[in-house]
Amino acid sequence: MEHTVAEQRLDALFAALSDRTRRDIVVRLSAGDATVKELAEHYTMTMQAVSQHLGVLERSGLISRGRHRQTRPCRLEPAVLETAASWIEESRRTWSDRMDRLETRLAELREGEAR
Amino acid sequence: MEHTVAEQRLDALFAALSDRTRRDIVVRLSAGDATVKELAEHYTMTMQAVSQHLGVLERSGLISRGRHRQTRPCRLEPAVLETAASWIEESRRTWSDRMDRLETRLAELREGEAR
DNA sequence: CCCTTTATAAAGCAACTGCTTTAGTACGGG
DNA sequence: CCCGTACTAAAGCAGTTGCTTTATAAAGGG
Repeated sequence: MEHTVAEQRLDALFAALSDRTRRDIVVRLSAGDATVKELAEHYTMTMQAVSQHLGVLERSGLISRGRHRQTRPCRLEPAVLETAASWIEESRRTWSDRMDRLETRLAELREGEAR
Repeated sequence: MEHTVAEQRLDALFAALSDRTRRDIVVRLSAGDATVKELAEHYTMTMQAVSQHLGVLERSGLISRGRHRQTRPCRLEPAVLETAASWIEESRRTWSDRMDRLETRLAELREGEAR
């Protein structure tokens, strides 16, 4: 098993998505940018806690934060979501290729029996 | 933010995928079923540790385990991977819809200026 | 009927998470 | 120039994770 930078990125990415609050934040940001305060209004936890979640999302590359007056507007970076999607798709593809081969093999066997 | 069963499934699913060893196991199983011992041979950790990882994967629904003689053959359940992929795809779609609307709006503005 | 093989259970431990509280920083309004 | 608003930093704490070691179970093989 390799220990590459890409693997570390996937660690952080899937870990970031494994928290319900963070997934909810991602969904909100997919509908438009928002400040920490605006996001925090939707949750029962403190703004500090939300800020920490945003730190996790930023470190995973899923969001970026700018500066505007006193606020730090958060923006989704959907390219990184693509990284996770392709990993999943790759596994699914390998699996279905194998299933196809199994089916072909079974068809050959049936044909052999019929003769 | 809702607190549904679906959300809990996603928690477990993304958490399961956030570990490099478990992702590697998923990749191996996508190429074919394997026993605990066979999987453990590829890692430096003990078979017990691998067995625990398999427990996490099974609880997330990503794999199932049968029985054959003394072994517990592990099998990938790719339908659950689909669950994660659709969540990601949904967020990406919302985002790109918004981008499309922004572009349309910008085009309208440019047209207005040109007149 | 033991002995080996394959696997899980349980306990213990360091490291990490998610959250809180308390402090501190930075920016802008009046 | 202070004051309020928006945010981050740091410390502390309960709960979880990833791994180890030790112990136990279950299924054959000779």
